[in-house]
Amino acid sequence: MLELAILGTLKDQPLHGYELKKRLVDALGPFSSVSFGSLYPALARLQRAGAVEASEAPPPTSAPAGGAPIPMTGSIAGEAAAFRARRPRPEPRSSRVRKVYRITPQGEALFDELLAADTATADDGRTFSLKFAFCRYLPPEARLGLLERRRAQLVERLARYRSGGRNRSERMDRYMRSLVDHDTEATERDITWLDSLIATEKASQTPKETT
Amino acid sequence: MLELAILGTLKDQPLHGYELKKRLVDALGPFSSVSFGSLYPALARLQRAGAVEASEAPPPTSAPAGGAPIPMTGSIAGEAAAFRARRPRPEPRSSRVRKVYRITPQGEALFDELLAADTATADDGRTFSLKFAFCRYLPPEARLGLLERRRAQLVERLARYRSGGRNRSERMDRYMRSLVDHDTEATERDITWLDSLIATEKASQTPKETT
DNA sequence: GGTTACATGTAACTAGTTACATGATTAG
DNA sequence: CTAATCATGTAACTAGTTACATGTAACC
Repeated sequence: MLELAILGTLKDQPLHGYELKKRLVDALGPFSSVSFGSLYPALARLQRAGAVEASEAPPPTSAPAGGAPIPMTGSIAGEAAAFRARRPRPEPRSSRVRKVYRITPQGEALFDELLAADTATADDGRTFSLKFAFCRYLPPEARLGLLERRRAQLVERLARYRSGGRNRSERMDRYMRSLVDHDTEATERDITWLDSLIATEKASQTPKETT
Repeated sequence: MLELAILGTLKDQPLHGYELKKRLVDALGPFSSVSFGSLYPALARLQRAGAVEASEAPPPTSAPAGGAPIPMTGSIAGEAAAFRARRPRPEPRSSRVRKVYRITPQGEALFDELLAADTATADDGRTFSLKFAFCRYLPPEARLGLLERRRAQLVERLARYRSGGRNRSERMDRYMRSLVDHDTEATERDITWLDSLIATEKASQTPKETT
């Protein structure tokens, strides 16, 4: 799933590893964690697979033409920016050997494949969240499918809670019971949320009949 | 964490692997999945470590004295039970080579250690849920600590959402925004839930002053 | 001149999964 | 007699983690 997150982020713009990690952490942080130890090997794998290409980026000695394709190692926001802005800032943090990764057409294809893949098993919600975060890239009917599969999963989970509950609730103490109740409520709200998303999708997919 | 789940379940009663898996799935299913491929190696590890001891259980030819310490391979509930109850059921499914695992004093110690361990890192909520499910075995102050650490984690997460949000929300589409909003609400409700649990704990820990 | 942030990577480990292999017992 | 369920296990794989190694550039 890390591959999906990387490719999805690189679709927006080329980035070098360090910056990419920061993006992943603050955009998808709650849903999927990353560390350098997994990010760099993943980038190397993707490169070997031809899904991304790397260019050694020498310091942008000339002004980076065309809307800053290479971000200037972040942290140019908030108070820190104001502080540093007092000096004219000699160069945009002229960088070092950074390898800037760019997604290739094969990478785009891989991304589509990963996003559309029906990961039936071991879906702990993080997978869904990650896919949903990128679902603007899905064709509408696939998007709807993603939402409905997730909904079905959650409904099945609720059903199992309730059917298996009889002999189980005897050996549950109040802590476990509280946990299960809380989790059940959360799942119900997830389903409600999905329902509203599904309704919105359907409405925007069929704006035909207005009579 | 699988070790914790196993030991916690064996504290109640000795079980053989197959039955143990069923218990884990239907008691803690939503929080931590298990498969035989991880369960049996885990049991072997625990046995080597002296945390559990296994006894080859020959079929209980005599009636199992003392309230059925070995469950009769489950599935004696619901419609199936009614169906089978038509015949007197010759023997309680006289079993085969099943290895019945029993927790040892060292296993109890290991359980306490795992349960009390401050797993600061990579806490995806499942770890907390698992510990909370067994927190009846914790001394009251440790229980409170567990709840408060979890609460602090969630509060920090919310804070990060809100502080990092400024430059992020620009590159978020409506799907991501919906996801983040939904997740934020869920986190807020988790905190509220924890607050009520914490209040209950504190109340039951200090039933001193009633004036 | 020392601390902090940037930047890339490797090695060993953690914690699980699926697929496979094997075989007994029992229900129909 | 054959299919399902019970029961235990191994092997190969997945997907990450932390700790380590290395070095540059900028801040103050």
